Amino acid sequence: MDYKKQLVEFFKDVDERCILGLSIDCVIFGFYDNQLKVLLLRWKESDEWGLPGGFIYKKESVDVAAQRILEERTGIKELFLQQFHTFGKDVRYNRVEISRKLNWPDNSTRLWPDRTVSIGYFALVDVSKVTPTADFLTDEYQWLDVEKLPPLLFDHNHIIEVALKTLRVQLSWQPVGYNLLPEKFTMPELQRLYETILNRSLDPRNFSKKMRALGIIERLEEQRKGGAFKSPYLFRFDKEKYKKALKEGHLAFS
Amino acid sequence: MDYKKQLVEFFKDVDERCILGLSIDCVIFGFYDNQLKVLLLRWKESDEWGLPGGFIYKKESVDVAAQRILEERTGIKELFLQQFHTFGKDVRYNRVEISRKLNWPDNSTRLWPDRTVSIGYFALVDVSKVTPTADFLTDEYQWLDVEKLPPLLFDHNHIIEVALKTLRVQLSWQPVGYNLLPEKFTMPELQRLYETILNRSLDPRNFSKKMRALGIIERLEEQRKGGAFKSPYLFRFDKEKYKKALKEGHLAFS
DNA sequence: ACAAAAGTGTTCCTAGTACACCCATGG
DNA sequence: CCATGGGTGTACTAGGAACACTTTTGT
Repeated sequence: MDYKKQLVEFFKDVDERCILGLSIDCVIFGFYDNQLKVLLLRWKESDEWGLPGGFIYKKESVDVAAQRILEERTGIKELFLQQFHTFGKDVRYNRVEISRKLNWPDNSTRLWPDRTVSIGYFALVDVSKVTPTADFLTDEYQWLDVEKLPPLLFDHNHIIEVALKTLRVQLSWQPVGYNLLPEKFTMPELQRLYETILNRSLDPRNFSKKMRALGIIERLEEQRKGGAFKSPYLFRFDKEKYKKALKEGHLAFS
Repeated sequence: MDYKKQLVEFFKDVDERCILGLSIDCVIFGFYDNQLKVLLLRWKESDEWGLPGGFIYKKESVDVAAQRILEERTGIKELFLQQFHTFGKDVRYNRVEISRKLNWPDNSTRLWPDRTVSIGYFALVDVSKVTPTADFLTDEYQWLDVEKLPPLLFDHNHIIEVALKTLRVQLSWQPVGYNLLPEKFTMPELQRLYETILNRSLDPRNFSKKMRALGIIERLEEQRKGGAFKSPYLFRFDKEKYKKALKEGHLAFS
């Protein structure tokens, strides 16, 4: 099979051009259908899913590598991207088991390094602006609800958990949403986003009051039509004020 | 010179036993003289100072390696130790410059890898319980005031800055102090610690009120004698409640 | 007319902040 | 007796939390 022959070449190439034993895993969050989603990739010729990831070129900074990987996977450049933890357990995967799960040839086990330390980044993206692309090792992508994930490859379930926890903490003192929502959105949509991340419901009056008091969004004259109910107003983030709030902090959903 | 000959052996040994291109740097904070201090090591036969650090054995988890390094340097086991960031710029040091600064032989340049990614951990320790020990590469240690650091080796000034920033954020929603102060301490001492970390002064009435309201310290009957002034009461952390507060969060010095 | 979701204001209470004087001790 | 730092209470204010009804729209 072509793919399986290419695997050896692929890893040989990685070994030559990249830092050994160190990788990057990206937890790419998106939001739609009132659900927080994660971008996952299905590995070729298998039913196994995992996070987008990659390796660091020998002369490339880790942050740049993460950006590159993200751009390769999503096609967008300007995004919220943040390192959140480095995963360094001595046993993060079992080479034999992984090769079996991926239906790789028996002799492929040696392609995996003994162990890999992985630097975790998380990104917040607007799903509608993203055109996900699988990589050499994978051939299908999917946005999966963060609350209903199947068992993933490696320790990726754990990595997503830590990313989510970081996001929750972050939300309590920084605004979130600029990168997750389309340019124009309604207050209920924003509230749904916060509720999803915080995993609890919020009072719509208090939420609206607080958000508008922060001064980082502006209400437009437009309204969204379409449902058998009152048309909601559209809002837009004020990019400058949003950025300022990002730096300064202070929200506190306690 | 013995040391310089041993260097080659030392690095050969490291190369064999440890992961290549990946290291750990530890920012060990202590508190005395009303100042926040960092433990620094002077490299042998040079006047250059740097953070304690080390490498990760091939079959060792990164967290365990950090603990090991810290224990080797400070002699204590039970301490607050937390990964805070991974430093992965493509150029974190110049091999030639470092070799020159350390007065290493010219041919020693090749001992350094092209680049190293370093995982940063910070620790909070009670200076009085610590017996710092230099390592093979260094021969003197010193606690230096975090506000008055000389230029350090590599990007260690930057690493300390990031650690300090993390500590400040942490302080705003978690208690700090259990690991930095001796078992018994006075309220003004605790206040001084907070003031030092936050880098601003706090009102003693409000501080005392808030700290005692948190329920994580208990006042002892003892008082500390010694100055030409009213004897301050001694306090002690309630370990269980402290741990609980650590997990749950909520302080907010805004 | 009805179902579905949007929009909005007031009261209460907690917690942060500002602020100043007296007290104990050692020299 | 004086210099030094320790200890303490109150009043104000801002912001979070709880809470319910009316409006708009499509079917």
